Amino acid sequence: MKKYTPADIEPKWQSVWAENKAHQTSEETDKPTFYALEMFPYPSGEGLHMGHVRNYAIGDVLARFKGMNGYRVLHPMGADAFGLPAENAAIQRGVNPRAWTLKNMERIRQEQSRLGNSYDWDRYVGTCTPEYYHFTQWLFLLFYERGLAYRKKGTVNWCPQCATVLANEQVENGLCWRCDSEVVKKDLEQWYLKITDYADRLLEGLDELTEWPEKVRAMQRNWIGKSEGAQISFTIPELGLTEVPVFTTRPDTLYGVSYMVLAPEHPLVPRLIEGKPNEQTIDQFIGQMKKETELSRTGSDVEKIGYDTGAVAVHPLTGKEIPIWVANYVLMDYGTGAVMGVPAHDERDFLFAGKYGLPIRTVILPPGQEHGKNDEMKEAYVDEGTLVNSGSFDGMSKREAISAITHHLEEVGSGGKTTTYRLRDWLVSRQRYWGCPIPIVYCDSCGVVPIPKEDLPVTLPEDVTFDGKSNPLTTSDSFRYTSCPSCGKEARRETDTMDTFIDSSWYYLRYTDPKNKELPFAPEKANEWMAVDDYIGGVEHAVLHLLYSRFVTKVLHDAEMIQVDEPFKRLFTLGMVLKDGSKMSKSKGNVVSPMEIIEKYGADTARMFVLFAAPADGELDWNDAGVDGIYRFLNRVWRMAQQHVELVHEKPEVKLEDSVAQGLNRLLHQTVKKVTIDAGDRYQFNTAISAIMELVNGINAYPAEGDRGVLAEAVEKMVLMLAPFVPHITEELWHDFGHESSVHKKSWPTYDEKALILDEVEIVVQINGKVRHKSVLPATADKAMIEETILAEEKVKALIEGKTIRKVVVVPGKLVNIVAQ
RNA sequence: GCGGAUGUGGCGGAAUCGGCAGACGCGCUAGACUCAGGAUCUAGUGAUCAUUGUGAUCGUGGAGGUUCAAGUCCUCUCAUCCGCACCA
Repeated sequence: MKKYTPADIEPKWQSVWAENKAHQTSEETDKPTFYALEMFPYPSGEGLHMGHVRNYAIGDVLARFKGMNGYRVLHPMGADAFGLPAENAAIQRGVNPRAWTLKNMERIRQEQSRLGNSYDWDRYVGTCTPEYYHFTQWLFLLFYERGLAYRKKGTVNWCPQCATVLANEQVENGLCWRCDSEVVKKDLEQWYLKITDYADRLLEGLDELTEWPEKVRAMQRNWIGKSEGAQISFTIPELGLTEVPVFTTRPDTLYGVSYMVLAPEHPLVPRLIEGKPNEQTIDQFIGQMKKETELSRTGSDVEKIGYDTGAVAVHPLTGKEIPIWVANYVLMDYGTGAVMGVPAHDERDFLFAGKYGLPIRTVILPPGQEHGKNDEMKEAYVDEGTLVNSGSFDGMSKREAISAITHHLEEVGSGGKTTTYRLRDWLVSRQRYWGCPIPIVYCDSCGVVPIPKEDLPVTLPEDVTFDGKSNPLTTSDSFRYTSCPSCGKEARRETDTMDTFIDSSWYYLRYTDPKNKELPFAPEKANEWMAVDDYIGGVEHAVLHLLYSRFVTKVLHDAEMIQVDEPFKRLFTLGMVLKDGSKMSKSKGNVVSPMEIIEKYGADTARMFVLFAAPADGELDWNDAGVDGIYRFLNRVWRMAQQHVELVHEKPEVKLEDSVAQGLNRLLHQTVKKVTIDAGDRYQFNTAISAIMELVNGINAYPAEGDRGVLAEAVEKMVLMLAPFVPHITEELWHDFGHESSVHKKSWPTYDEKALILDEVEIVVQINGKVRHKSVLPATADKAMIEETILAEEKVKALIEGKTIRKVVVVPGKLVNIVAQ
């Protein structure tokens, strides 16, 4: 018998598929489309890791499964190829970032092919190629034209290690998302994309994304951070200001205000403290706050520090004066950078007032309480209650007062309803070389001038110096100095490049029309495929890539480039691959190399193991013994199939005359049903595989003298069902069965509900809810018949001897429960 | 603190509608074949007790509840993981 040698058959079929262009996207436009997409990788120098293998295995099963089920499948792959590591390699080892990246891209591509993934390589997209970034620039200009790209000077996040600014989404707990360095504040003029214009639509759109994990939707909602409240204007008479707004979600507590707090960076602070006793101290404090890292400034356990400016503000409704403070716990970039301090009804204000001896005024009493007891307050009261000490609003509930006071403020011109978002505009400038150049020049006469679209792409120059200190693009005179597209005079090029998240925010659209030289994609091509039916990747992009992509899609929708306004119909986030309970990492020395596993067992084993060992959305702890188990299973499949090659070839007639044959036939149909549902709809690859294992066990247990027809059919269909999971071994076996064409072009087997029906079923007999007996009855037996038959059985009679039957519950086809005492 | 999830044998995990808990795999035990076994095949494998066979009791983090019947539904509670967190 032929031996199972994955090391031979896998490369063999991979080259056959490559030669035949087996995975090329079909042009059969009469079929429904299915767009299966896995997040494309960053081509690091390390090659693929197990997380990639798992990600691609899931995508490949779905793509192949849909293909066998009559869909026209788009299953592309590419590389997210701009980014810092290439440039760091240039700085550290003097290599060319382009060459370094292209080499890695090629390596990753080979490894992806070696996994047997069914990508349409003709649609391969690398974001670092001029053919691609041409249109990243085009996109930037589209944003610019639509007023969605702008320059602004402001305090930004700076990563000293990466020597570049970062968007808010890219700072995690005060640390750089890429290198974990502490992020510091800098004042710089930078390019932003106006994602805040889309805050509401990005939020509302989440409700429609019912096929996204709730977790990701919650994270995005949280990130957008919509907060409805009121803006309330206080006056500062000494500055002659009538409108100094604070933002609050609790306008109902307005009468409880006992002070006002400004953020240290608030523009009014210098004017307020001028000539005041605290001027120097506060000035120092502001300087200190600016130096603080994100982490030490915003952690919730950071102590509240504040200073009295000595200035006062006037309450818009009572006309009373309250002191104005400056404190670290108020952030300039949220709301208005100013808050009203209501210690009685806000936890932070309560702590702050306690520390500095500021008055606490109760204006809301808990239900059932008659009088305020300030002295005894141990914490702020933030819940529902009745207003007191609030003028004409006394007696109202919290809810009533919120709208009444807001309304009143509007009437007197001191504020009104406002919505605030936590989401900030997307800072997209990066002071680095290996990214997409921002297509803008600065002209002394014309100012900021976009490069005309017909002059794109602005290509990255080669005459640059990588010193690790400054942006290499500033060292290229050929790049930097240019002429103004508008007036022709000398002009300077923008030397910042774009955040690589822009590159990845539209690549899924490029796949639909990857060779287009005029446009990022032709609308009709994108409309043919979009939205992505299944998008598969890690949860770490929940508020980065996935939010940016949604934003970009909405803008392109508004620009009438595309019909859909959500890019990913269904999102699947896979779990991490662990080893010995922790994340694989070089420092822990617990990395399992995919290529070593493939060398030892083959890609089919690797794929099947990652799919079988755990549910796809949960963590997967790598287990060498489990891999052996899968390898043994595939060997078992191989031997069993080889044993029946002749039989399958002969295709004997299926007779189903005896119960054993009927049993195998039923098992076969059951398996087809389960695998179809589990793999096709439920992302339950582990249970789909275990169902196939049961079928294999069933076939192996089938008696040699049994009906040959059903056996042949079962063996053949088993191979078909395994095909999406283990494409190589099944292709080999399929050809051994005598077929000329690929198993992957074959239709997915169907099942017949009628074949699932049993003639006789085992009925469980419970007495008082406990299983006491089992009895085989005709499947068609009705309630009355079942009850009668069961109660007449000797065994049952013995069991209820001496007891009174109170009740008999009959579930046809399943069980009888006799309640007796 | 807020949000999302999870908790089932020695282990990974099944159980889609409330209806035999533990499918499938790993591991383990015994046996067969074998020069050999980390190959293959056969049988067994939740715990406790009993046993010639049949069996009995307990058992899905914990405590209650609903129900003829609960891993599944309800109330409370504990633990773990992930995300966010001075957001006014």
